[in-house]
Amino acid sequence: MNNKQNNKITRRDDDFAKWYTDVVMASRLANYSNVKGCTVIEPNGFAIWEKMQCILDQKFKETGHTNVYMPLLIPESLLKKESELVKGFAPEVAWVTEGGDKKLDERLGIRPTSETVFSDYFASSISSYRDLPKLYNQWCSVLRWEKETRPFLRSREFLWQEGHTIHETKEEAENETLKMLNIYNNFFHEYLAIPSIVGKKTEKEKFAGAEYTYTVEALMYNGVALQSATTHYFGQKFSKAYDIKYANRENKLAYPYQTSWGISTRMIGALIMVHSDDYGLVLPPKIAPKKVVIIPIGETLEVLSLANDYLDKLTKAGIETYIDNSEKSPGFKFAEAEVNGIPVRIEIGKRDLDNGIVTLVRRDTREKREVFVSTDIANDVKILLEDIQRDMYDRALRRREEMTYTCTDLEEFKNIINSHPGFIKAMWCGDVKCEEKIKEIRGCKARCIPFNEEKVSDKCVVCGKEASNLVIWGIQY
RNA sequence: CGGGAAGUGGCUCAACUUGGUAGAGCACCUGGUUUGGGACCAGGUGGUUGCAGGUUCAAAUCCUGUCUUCCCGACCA
Repeated sequence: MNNKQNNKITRRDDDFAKWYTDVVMASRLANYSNVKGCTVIEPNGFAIWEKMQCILDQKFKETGHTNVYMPLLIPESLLKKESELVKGFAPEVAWVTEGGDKKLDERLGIRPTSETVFSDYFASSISSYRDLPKLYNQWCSVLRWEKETRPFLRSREFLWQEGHTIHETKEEAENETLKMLNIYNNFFHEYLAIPSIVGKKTEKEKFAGAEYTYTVEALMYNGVALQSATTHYFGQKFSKAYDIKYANRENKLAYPYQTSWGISTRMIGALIMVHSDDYGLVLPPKIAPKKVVIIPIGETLEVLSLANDYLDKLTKAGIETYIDNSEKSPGFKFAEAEVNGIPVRIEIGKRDLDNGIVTLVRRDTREKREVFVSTDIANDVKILLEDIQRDMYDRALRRREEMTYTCTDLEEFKNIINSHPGFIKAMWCGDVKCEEKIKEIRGCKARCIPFNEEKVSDKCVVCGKEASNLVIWGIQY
């Protein structure tokens, strides 16, 4: 095999962290800026984000949500009204203290999340049960002063979507958190081809200020877990802290119930760490901005006219396709299409053409297949894209299953985490002390209490007392 | 935020130890020949060495500070 191909990218099995950044750089998804933790998201990276936005935005709208935009700056007094949120985010808030050369009377926090601004807005805009529910979402960036940063996985500024809803009843709000969780989970499965586990966060791991948090957890290629999407039920915590009151159906003043939910550009990191390989990015077809590249080889009239014919047919079939007719050599174009994760490549050359065939190459397995020139190309490609999408999910699922262990003994738990990490299913008594004990093992944390709970033992894996829940544990990003 | 490593054209590195006008390969541009796994020939553009101070006749090189990146911890989507 030609090893020139691997010059730019560290092998995944040699150094996973290095491989990850190499893939980000080689496929030109993002680049560093002069400010720590603030990256330039390049066209290739942003196109993926736009694709995600497009799909999710439609799903949010189908479920009755509308987009709004809240201010970036939050006055300190407003930000500090809800004590748990303050405690959770205080170390991560960046402050604006001057405007021009004038020192501000009150400093302004740059939003790390927008519960406070939404709540303040709700307080002034809701007065009757007739005003409820409000189902809002905003696409924006937030800023959190992280100490250790990595492109997409942990940046200081990152793009996300935050949904904020407010309801008359507890039930309605609780249903909302489940509904959005399902949308996320489905998005992972259907589009990102990433198998996910849904469940509830433990008290220790829940969002600061939430009554409870649901989460979508995914496992990366190296066995490290990634919290990928969360939905939070706030109950009346924020409505009380921000004094959001409305006249209910009995004409009495009441506090409404709130939720929030979000997903971020971290998903791009997940796509890399679940699917990509030593040749670069591998994108599930449904999320790939460009699905097919046509590479003409030896650009004769015949070759070019077939390339254009295919481009036309594929485009008409709604499959995003482009022709690479740059002056690079074919080998260069193959490698570039691979590093960029284009799911399907069509090679059209005069040698094959003389035999009446063209070559189809799928990115995920790099398998080549010859088809007749006269084929129904749009149909062939459509089927191939579906195969790739399904196979990518199946492979990721198999890999996750291989890296998911069941454990009833703490020593065994330690051995697994230290030698070949992954998800560990183990029983837990519900005591934070046991959770903290687990954390001593390479920072391993409770990922979630899964919805489809099993019972692998009666006893807590740490203390041996009666267990209350099955917990999925893992090392996290 | 602690411990370690590193910053020199877009990229990978040399020159630093022993201060004396910044070099190479790749990439890029021009022309030509090519085209089935990162093509070849010829010519050319591009940096004053992360940034700020200091020492010196003279600093990429020595000193101080600072910023950024990477690795290991603590903290977090």
